[in-house]
Amino acid sequence: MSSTDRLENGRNRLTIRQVADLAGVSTATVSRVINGRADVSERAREAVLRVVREHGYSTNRTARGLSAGRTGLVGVTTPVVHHSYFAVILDGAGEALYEQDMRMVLCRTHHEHDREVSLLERLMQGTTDGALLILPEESPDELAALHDHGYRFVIADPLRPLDERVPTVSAAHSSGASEAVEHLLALGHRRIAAITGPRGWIATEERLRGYRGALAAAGVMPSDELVVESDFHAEGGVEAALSLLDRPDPPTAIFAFNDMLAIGVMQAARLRGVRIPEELSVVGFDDTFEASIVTPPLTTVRQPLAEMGRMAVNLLVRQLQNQRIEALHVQLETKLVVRESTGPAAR
Amino acid sequence: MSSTDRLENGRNRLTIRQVADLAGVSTATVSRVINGRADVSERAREAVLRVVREHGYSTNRTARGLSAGRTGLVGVTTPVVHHSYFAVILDGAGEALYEQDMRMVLCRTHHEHDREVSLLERLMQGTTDGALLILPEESPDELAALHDHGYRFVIADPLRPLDERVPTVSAAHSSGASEAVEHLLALGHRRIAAITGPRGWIATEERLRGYRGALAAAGVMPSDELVVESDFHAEGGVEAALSLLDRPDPPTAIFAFNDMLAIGVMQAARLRGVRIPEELSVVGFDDTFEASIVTPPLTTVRQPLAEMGRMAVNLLVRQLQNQRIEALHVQLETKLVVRESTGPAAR
DNA sequence: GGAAGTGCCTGTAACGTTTCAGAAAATATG
DNA sequence: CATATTTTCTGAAACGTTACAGGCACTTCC
Repeated sequence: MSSTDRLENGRNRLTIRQVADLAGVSTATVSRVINGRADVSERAREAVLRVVREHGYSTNRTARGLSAGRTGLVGVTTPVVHHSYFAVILDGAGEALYEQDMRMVLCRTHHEHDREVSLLERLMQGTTDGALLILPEESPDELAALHDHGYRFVIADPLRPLDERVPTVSAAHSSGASEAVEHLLALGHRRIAAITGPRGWIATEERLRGYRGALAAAGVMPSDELVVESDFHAEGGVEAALSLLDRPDPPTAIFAFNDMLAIGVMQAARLRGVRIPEELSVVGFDDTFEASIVTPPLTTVRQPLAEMGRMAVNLLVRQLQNQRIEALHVQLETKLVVRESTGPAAR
Repeated sequence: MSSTDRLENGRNRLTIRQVADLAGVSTATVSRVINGRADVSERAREAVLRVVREHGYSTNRTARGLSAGRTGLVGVTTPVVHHSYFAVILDGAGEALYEQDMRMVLCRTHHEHDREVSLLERLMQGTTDGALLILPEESPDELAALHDHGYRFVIADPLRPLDERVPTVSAAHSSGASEAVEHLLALGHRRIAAITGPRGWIATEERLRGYRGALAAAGVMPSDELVVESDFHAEGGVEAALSLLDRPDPPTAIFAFNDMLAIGVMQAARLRGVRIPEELSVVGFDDTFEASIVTPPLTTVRQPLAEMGRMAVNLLVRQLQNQRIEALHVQLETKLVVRESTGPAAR
């Protein structure tokens, strides 16, 4: 049954032993040739390569995984795939992994913490050499424990402040937020509201810091009434924006802490008949694809998401190769992209 | 070096042999307990489970892969991740795989044929049990060869007509297109243009068939001048729409063969100052997330993309279990979603 | 001429499972 | 009670690699 099975599975390729026999050398020699090791005579190498050329052979990565302890697989966890924010990071990570001849084992966590933990368990089951965790919801303690346990991983876009020793890649939240607010200030806005993500998240707190800093630097007193906490989703954005627009003294500009919220703001404005940008300026954060196709196109802070994925893989690979990593915490620059959702403050 | 390495890699978990020793049984028995086999006495099972509970154990999937010939990994290739069309399929597939306790090895092909072929090569290297190919660009011959070679795979959204024996999951292109056109006809439109994808693709040809059929059924003579070939991208949509709008006798409605094209059409209309839906009705295809956030929200034909991913996994899993599959070619229903980009024909 | 050093190669023991053939124990049958 | 049957379990052989320890044939050195 088993051998039939294997045949049926199409695993009827040459094994290293068969190659060795055909080439008249030992399996060890074949292995060294295949892996490009130096200590092989030209004659032996040629014999092996000829057999490989003629019969075709590629090493069984599962077997290599068992024997050598590295599988060439990297686990990647992400809350969801279907969201351009994550999809772009995945794309970047995929590209970088491909260049390293590594493969990505993708796991959606679906924001379920239990699932995330058990996924990590599973990733560690010898299947993967390491992992890239995108916006993981594990507690800092859990992540630190994983690190201490010896598992190699890198965090892209950490949710909360983490143990120093865990490598992370994130964006320059604070300076991006400052830039956004400075842009609005330059347009003459003074009542600038903010719709944030959940409090406690790094992204929220850091962007808030940038927002407040920029206001303060311009001599504008930041008012807590203009800061509304939300959840990074469009519906949340609608709700938060309505509460702001319905105030007796509505803001003239809203800085939404991500593009989804900003899109919600635009929908809310439409509901209230408020024109963008004439009566209300809107700025988002992320610069996902959606920002470019809404009407009017959204002014937003660009995060280099694909680069974030690539950089995270980079850090991970170096870690796997036991290279000393000097920069454990990489912060990537953000940049304001001005489109048409912002305009001069009209009083 | 090697053993140190392994330790450093955090692979210092119990092996099946250690569990066996602790439980006072043989490794074979532990294996049977772990895999829920029936022929184990209650006493032995309990002993094993107790050790597992107390010390923690999870099987090394790499070793299992080698020994049992199945790795629990399924390869998934997709042109790009960062596109909601593909991302949603991936999400669905991921969900279904998770339920089967299988993992997804994700490979972006980036529309590069060579890359695709070499990826498949690699996937077959014993790493995966089978594969799910999303919109693969291999030739029908290559795919048939792969099938004959014994590799198990399922195609989601085939690009071209394939060998009968290759299992596929696709959407009801033709009936969805008919429904879209009937909707426009009912609104009084007669000059209904189509912006298609590349000729030869199943999606294009089938939707075209539905488009022409619906027109003919309504006694409207389909005119080839109103059919413009494009490429499923927004820029292509802009260009195609401009060529239609700039005609002396522009259409009153445009049926774009996917949402990206439709978004391009909307951008083109804005460029020409044509109001949607008052002066021009636009229908898309896919119902990706973008369709719901553009202004006005896009009327479009919904493809059950997540379901497509789930169904494809379903077919694959059954194939892997050597089950006889009665329906090798599944077609999923599509459904028109009416939003605000379509309105009565104004003459 | 013997010792020491290279360069190339082989044999073989891992790696951690699954599974097969068959032994041992328990149960049923005549 | 002996024999057959079933149930439960074990030992050991795979699975396809990698890598270690060591061997053989040379060269080089004193």
